[in-house]
Amino acid sequence: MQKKKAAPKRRSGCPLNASVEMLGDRWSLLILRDMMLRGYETFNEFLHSDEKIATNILADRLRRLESYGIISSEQDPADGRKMIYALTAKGIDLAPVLTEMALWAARHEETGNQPLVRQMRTAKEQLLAEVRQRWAEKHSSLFA
Amino acid sequence: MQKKKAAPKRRSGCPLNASVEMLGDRWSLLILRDMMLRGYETFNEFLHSDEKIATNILADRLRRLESYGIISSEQDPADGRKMIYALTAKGIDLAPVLTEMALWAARHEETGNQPLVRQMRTAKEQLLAEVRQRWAEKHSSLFA
DNA sequence: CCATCTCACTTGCATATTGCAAGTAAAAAA
DNA sequence: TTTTTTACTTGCAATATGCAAGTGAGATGG
Repeated sequence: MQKKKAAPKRRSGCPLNASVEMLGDRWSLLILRDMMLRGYETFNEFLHSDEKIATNILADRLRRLESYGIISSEQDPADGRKMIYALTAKGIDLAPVLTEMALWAARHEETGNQPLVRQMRTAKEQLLAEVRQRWAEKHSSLFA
Repeated sequence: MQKKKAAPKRRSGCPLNASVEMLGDRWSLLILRDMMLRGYETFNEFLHSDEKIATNILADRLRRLESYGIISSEQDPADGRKMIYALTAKGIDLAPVLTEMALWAARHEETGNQPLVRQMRTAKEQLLAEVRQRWAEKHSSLFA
């Protein structure tokens, strides 16, 4: 049985607080969205998302997410410059969180009415199953 | 038909981004947790939660959450000093988000193993129904 | 090879946000 | 009428964010 790497003390033992301490900032969940829904896996791909994250913040968030075990990173064997970032099992388990957050905003705010939102609304569980399936296939064929 | 009060431009049209811009910080979701699950409704109650929020941050977050229409505030008719904060319909709709976030952390981190987590795990939908029910009853009898 | 380009960052610096301690005004309680 | 409670505000130091400009290792083109 393996041990956690000495979590640097939380503000409380509440599980919601743990989530907030790991994900409660303006960028982390967007990076995870890009990985989960768009299949992004490199620094440059994240960098060119709509929200325009700065390079130093992106580097910091990738480091943090990896330190939490939410994503992993490895060098691209085909191109030594590239790092390939991927969701871990812990990361893919955030799919329901992202879905509920997106659905909430879509319901209460005027946001882009993407096909994805419609799919979330009408077939949430099926979408989640697909996301998990794609991940299980190691992002092989279904990402464009 | 009423109009939104001119949202000061988002970074993108993505609904997840909208959620992150409203809730992506280290305190907002904890305040909502206190309202939703613990029935807290005054400044002092939020102030004395486990995570120890500072007074200026709390005042700011309550203002922000109200500006987003997630909570409402009114003076206590029985005590003119007190403000009573309450979830709006938009706020109570965040229940699934909080639930999924708490469940995720409970699954992957060592957190307090509260009875609440067990209830979330075994009967998520039923718990959500209860939360909504309590809210519909305007926090009348079921909060201690 | 060798210059050029790409990629994943880092660095420096201005600005914004957070956190802490102390203070305040209005209302209630003693 | 004095004290206490409540919901804040203010001042300031520490931290985080955002922007622009590097940098160095590795790929690419000639």
